[in-house]
Amino acid sequence: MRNTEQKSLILEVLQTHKDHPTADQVYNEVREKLPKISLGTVYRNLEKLSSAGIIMKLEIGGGQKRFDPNPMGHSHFRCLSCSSVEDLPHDFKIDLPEIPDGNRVVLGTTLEYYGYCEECAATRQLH
Amino acid sequence: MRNTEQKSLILEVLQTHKDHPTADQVYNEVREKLPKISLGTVYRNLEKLSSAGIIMKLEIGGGQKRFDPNPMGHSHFRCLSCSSVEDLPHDFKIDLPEIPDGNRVVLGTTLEYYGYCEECAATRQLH
DNA sequence: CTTAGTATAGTAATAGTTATCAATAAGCTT
DNA sequence: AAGCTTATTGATAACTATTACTATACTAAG
Repeated sequence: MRNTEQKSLILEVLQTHKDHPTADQVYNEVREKLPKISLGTVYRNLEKLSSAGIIMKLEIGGGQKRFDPNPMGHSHFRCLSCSSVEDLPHDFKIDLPEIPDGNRVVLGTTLEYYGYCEECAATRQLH
Repeated sequence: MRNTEQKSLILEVLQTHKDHPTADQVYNEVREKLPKISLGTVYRNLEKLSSAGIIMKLEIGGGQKRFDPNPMGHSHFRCLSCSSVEDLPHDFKIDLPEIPDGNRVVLGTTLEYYGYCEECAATRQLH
């Protein structure tokens, strides 16, 4: 994997995020510094970075894929109203049960909470 | 919600499934009995049935949405190779931790296991 | 410097899903 | 059972997110 200005900037932009932007959000931010970059380049590099284990691709509910600067396993909260995705503090331990049937190969798990985020929950109260 | 031949057949087809077909799989099966049905009708009815809580829409990793005849909460196993999605037997209890921050409204959780299904795991052994 | 291999921008193509709309069918109400 | 109202349908267009293609530009090694 060759290092290019585009790739470094994409990674840098993603790593300033506490949340989990979509490819086009990253694209728009990167364009501020590199206006000629193409959306395809953003997709390609996000893909490469995630298959190299540097970032994490979230194939989570809702339309678009999202990208997480932190590749370590942790769970997410997805807002059904504004579609934002937040990390959940994972100081607590989850003991996931073993799957009974031993012939599958289990590589990992995804735990997702969904509902309304703090902001949207507050807005809904007003109605 | 008005009852139509199309809707009943879509539900019936889905309920004969142990797995979790995509909209176009349902479409193809329904077409055997109702050749003039349109794909839009299938999407529309799957959407209605799921927002009525009769079935469940799975917005799970991988390209397409899948539909589950069983709306009760249970977890899924997704095969990274053949993309199939199976129910996991849920006789075991999972105690999911409470989310610390009380200002979110948590409506539910999704727990997904991924890896290689029995069949694909066996094939991979051969290589 | 040449060359071979990558990466890029720009654009076209694809896949999955949703929206539009005139025609039809359901399900009251009498 | 006939008429009325409104939801639903099939057909198709539109849309969104993502991937593929292609000619050009860059990089590192010999």
